[in-house]
Amino acid sequence: MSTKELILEEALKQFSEKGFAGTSMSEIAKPLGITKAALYKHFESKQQIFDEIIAESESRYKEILEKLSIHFQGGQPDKQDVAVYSSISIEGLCESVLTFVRFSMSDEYSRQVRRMLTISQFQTAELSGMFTKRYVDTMLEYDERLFEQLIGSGIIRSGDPKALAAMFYAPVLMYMGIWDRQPDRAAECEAAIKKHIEQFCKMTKT
Amino acid sequence: MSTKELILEEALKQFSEKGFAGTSMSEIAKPLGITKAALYKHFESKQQIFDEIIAESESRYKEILEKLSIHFQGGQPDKQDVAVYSSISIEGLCESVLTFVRFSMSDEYSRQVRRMLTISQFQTAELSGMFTKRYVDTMLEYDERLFEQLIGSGIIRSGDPKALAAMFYAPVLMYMGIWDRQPDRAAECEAAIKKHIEQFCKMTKT
DNA sequence: GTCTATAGACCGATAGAC
DNA sequence: GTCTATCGGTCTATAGAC
Repeated sequence: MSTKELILEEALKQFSEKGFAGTSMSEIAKPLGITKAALYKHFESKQQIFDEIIAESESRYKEILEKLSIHFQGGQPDKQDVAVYSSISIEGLCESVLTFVRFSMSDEYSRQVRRMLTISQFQTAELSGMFTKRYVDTMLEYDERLFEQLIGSGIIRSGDPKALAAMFYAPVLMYMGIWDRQPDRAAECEAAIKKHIEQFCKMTKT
Repeated sequence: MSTKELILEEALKQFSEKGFAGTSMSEIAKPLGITKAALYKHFESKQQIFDEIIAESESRYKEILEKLSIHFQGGQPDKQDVAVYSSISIEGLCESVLTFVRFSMSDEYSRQVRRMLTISQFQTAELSGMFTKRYVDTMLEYDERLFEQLIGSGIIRSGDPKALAAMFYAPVLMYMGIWDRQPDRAAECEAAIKKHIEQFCKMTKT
């Protein structure tokens, strides 16, 4: 691993804990066994380190969505996704979302980026938009289109797909927030998410 | 208004925008037309200013809950609240929650405290717990007990009250998050919250 | 590409005059 | 209770030796 990558890794760790303003160049350099002067051979400024972390997180975020099989085709969910969603049992659906949640919560990189964006979300309009897009809009749009098709197929009761998507996803997001702030409540949050999904299926299935 | 109160007001404004580490004593003093030295006649340290803001927000938060008629009696919602909930129409329930949302989003003090806590939520375990309690647990518990009684009265279909509470409240919280980050989407968020409540009523009413 | 050293600004906090 | 002045320290960033 190159020094530059090590710097980005350490900076992300500290930015996610103390924020941009609360982290100094010396503090980033120290655990790497170098002095802050050396950082400037790799980056022009502290801001540039932050910007590169953000830029890299954008591409890695898309990779992760790929791996978790959340694909988009021209803004529409894959036909495959609908098939998966409609054919699986309540337990299977529960497990599928829980897989996404468990990954998001256990993967150290995802956790750090999420924390960093959370405490930086009001810093610039760009970061505000990025936060909303990544943790809200993308998921909502995906679920909305999925519910649209499920309603069309008669697999779930009719209703407003957008409202259904919010009702399905927002509680997951809320419990992930508790989980992030209070890791000692992880088990409770995981159980609550599971209960939520079960209840949701019960209320929407035909 | 005393100088001390003016300091707390200005500090809250800046902490909510730039965070604790990103705000300096000089910057707090400047808009008040005094120097940072004068701040130390009213507060021992920057940390103490932050702590007093947090402490005051705790009591003002409880006052606000009172004013919005969200009362608790030994952990149980007032009988009055159940009566109100059960007697009002979908439009009335929608309006009741929207009143809470509109106040939370338009009241400058509430907005600033919410932003400050959002970007400070990982700073200490105490702040983590406070954030969860204030913006999640309190509301969830209130709604849960309300749904318990509504199910008992046969006013809404049976289901897990806790899951119902999450399904009802979490989308509101999620849209308030978008609203905070991107005020230009205020109208969209307000409409989405309204739609959500309508859809929720449709799905749960007997 | 690392170091030491330092510039120059700003930080939190204090002393003492008024 | 405000000011000016200042302390001791840290900050970002740079210069120059190796």
